[in-house]
Amino acid sequence: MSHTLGIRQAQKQKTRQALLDAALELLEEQSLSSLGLREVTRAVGVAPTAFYRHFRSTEDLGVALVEEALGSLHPMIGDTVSAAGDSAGRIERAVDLIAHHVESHPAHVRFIARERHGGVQRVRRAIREQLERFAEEVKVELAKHPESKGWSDDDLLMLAGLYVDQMLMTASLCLEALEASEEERERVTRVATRQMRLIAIGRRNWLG
Amino acid sequence: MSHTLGIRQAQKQKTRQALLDAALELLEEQSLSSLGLREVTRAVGVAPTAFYRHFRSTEDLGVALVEEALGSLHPMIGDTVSAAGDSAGRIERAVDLIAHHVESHPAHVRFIARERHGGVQRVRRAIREQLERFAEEVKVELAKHPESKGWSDDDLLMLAGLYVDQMLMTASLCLEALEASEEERERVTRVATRQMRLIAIGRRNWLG
DNA sequence: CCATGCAGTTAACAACTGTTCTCTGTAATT
DNA sequence: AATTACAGAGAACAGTTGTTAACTGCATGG
Repeated sequence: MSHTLGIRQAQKQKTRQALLDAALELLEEQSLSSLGLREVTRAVGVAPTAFYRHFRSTEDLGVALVEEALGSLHPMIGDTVSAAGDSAGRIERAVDLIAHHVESHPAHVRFIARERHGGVQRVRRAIREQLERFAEEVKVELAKHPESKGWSDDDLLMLAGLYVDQMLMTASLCLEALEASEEERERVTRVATRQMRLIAIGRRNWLG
Repeated sequence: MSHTLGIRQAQKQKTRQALLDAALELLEEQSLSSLGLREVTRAVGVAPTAFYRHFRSTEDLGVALVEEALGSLHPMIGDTVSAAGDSAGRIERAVDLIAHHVESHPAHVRFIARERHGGVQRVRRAIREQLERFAEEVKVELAKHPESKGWSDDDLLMLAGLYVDQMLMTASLCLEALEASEEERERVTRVATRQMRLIAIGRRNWLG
């Protein structure tokens, strides 16, 4: 299958990735709806018209960024849930996993948090669809736990959605606290930990 | 005190409000960081330079919009919490209150949800500060409930934050479902209701 | 080895942006 | 009644934007 991808298409994907990277960086201080095509090409060091060889518009660029950003988030969510069984230690580990992911992929987290409710409809929908798929996966993972005995499929999906939202919320708070003091960052993670613990307690006592 | 506000300043506040209203409407399909000053004045039917008589920049306009939008949200949150004691009926009432508020002030809800993580730092901070004040008020309200016996101040604030976030989350989901089918909207409110119920159960079993 | 395809360039366009300066009419003050 | 303050208009500015067209050079497939 993977025929070594001729030198031609390799270069194309290289500049395409450069455009994505530059856009992601520019989006740290603005939102997608104000991101200009020329702005991106200028940052890469390529002619404005070259943009069209890769994307029809910045909107399309945004949709592509959703794939990339949530692609990096995907394994994190899986790990988090399989780690977040119930006991105190597991939840702490899960929150640490989130905090660590924020440190290694801050731009991705920022992009998703920002554009989830952002001004570009197609991007909003792309994020929503991906998050729904995530919730579905989380549901499947949750179903394996012994605490899920007797739960309806609907309730499991409800809980999964709550977890996904809470993860993003926590990630966004960690992001804002990234450049704050050490104690502030620890305060954020401690609050997030207790919130997830409270949800876990609600889960344990849901039935009956 | 309230001396009937001369005809001069009355007109000024009138066009100021017109600018705010026009901006809020334009922001339904974009984010603040792409909102142009000329765009707003054009929508109002006033010269571009008139904008400077009221705001230094669109960023300032955004900060003013935070006051307005969260001003309308404020009583809603108070009602919701005092309604959301614990029992099933109360929670249903609270979610209905949120849904109703979204129907009557959709642009306000959209603005807050969008710019909370948006591309303009000052606006983000303004929203965060206001939401922290809300959480503080919710904490005070929660402390009055009998279920809060034995809770630490810190834990109450943690719970209050969880409630505030969940309210905004629910409001945003209601907003996206506003133009969807009747059954879709009911599905959203039913999921939100059960999520809040699960949190309430977690609250009841937090200690011990 | 030559012809084709195509990533990226250059130049130009009309439209738009934020900002400054100057001016006008009129409500408020004296 | 005369003067001042000031909300808004008008025109002009230098920059920027997205998009089109015609181009160049080079990797690729016959």
